[in-house]
Amino acid sequence: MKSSPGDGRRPQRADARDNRDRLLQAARAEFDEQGPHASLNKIAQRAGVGPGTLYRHFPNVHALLVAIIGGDVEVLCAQGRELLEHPSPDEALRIWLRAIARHATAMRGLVATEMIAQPTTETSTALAACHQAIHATGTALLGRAQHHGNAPAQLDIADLLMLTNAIAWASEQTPADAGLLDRLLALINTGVPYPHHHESRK
Amino acid sequence: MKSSPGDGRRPQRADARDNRDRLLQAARAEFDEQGPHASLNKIAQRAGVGPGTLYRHFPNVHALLVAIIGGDVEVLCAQGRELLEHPSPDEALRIWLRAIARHATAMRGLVATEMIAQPTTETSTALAACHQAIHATGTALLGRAQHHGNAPAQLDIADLLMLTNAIAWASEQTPADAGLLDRLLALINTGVPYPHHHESRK
DNA sequence: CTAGAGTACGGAGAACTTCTCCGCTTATCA
DNA sequence: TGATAAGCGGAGAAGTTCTCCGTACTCTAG
Repeated sequence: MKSSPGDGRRPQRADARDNRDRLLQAARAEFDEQGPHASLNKIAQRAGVGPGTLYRHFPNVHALLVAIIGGDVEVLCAQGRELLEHPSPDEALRIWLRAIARHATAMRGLVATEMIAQPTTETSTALAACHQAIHATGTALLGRAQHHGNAPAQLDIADLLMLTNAIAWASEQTPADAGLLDRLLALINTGVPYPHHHESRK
Repeated sequence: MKSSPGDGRRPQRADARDNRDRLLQAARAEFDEQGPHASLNKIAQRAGVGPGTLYRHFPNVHALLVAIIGGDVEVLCAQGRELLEHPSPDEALRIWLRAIARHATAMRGLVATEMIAQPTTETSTALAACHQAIHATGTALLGRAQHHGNAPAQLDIADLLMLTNAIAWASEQTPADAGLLDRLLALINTGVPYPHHHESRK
């Protein structure tokens, strides 16, 4: 199978590249305003191109979303690498997870679904790369927190990322409650005490 | 505004009641098979009625979902009341939250969105009732766990329910990983150790 | 600067979706 | 048994995603 033009590869012709950039910009704006149910037709219209052009550049919504979040993933991973120098490994992990959650929230759940979804399905290579990058960065941060911090050894980064995205999703569902994201993140940090705890609080 | 027939009120005529029941059954089956994107047309077809009939009984997808989950909420709350007699208040809370999560997962996220969403918007009274029932049962269970168990006093039941549903949502997104739901639930029970913990594990 | 090759455009439209309207049917009750 | 109102369901409006293909433009070679 030959590579399709929507796979993240940039086209050669200048007008095509312009259109692609304008589409991405329009899509970002439209998703921002309309939420996940933004119409692709409207995105094309906003970018000043026909629907056909949109679908040649991005074969489906999936490809469009992956293209949008690709850059963000880059930024998040860079931030994660910086956080490896943070004095507190635990705090570093916490900060990074919060950054991911905030980003996912800003993207209105699109990211949550796309970024963490298991790469076993026939997702694009671009998505797999995003997934891989986040996963690798998280592994590094978690590993440090496990060796030099208080993170439990059996903790799995995939689960942790999943949980973080779930929280981001939840906080999107209730945009009225601005503090929800941080409250839930704090909740998973402290945890709901397990019945098998040995100390009693009374 | 007079009460619409889709509000959960059962119609008087026998044929209408039959149709309503068959629609609910068909909807449940269709959502089970097709997931959240099931076509309402197909549901009507499956029930052997026209689309008009479906939309007279349930003005929109929302109403249909609320009708479907209404009965389940009843069951969950009954189970919650039984759990108030459970010897371990903490364990009781844990079991109930797991039941909610499993139910939400079975309903493929429909419930998650509908049941927990803030009732400030113009949701139907039936949905508000569901929300209220779950909330009340949760408050009772959490209260007991706070007074006689290890649950922290500042813990909010709304947050806890939200988190539980978020986890249910996440585990639907990755149906391939059957153990995910329980792993994530366990994760919020133990919690990711906070950097301000006083004891070190070394 | 020009011409040819081939890339990219964008509208028309196919195949779906949700949801509405309204003439006809049929259950109910006196 | 009729009168009456409640209920039915298909046609279709308005929206969506996505495809096809004739036209127009950009790029490169000469």
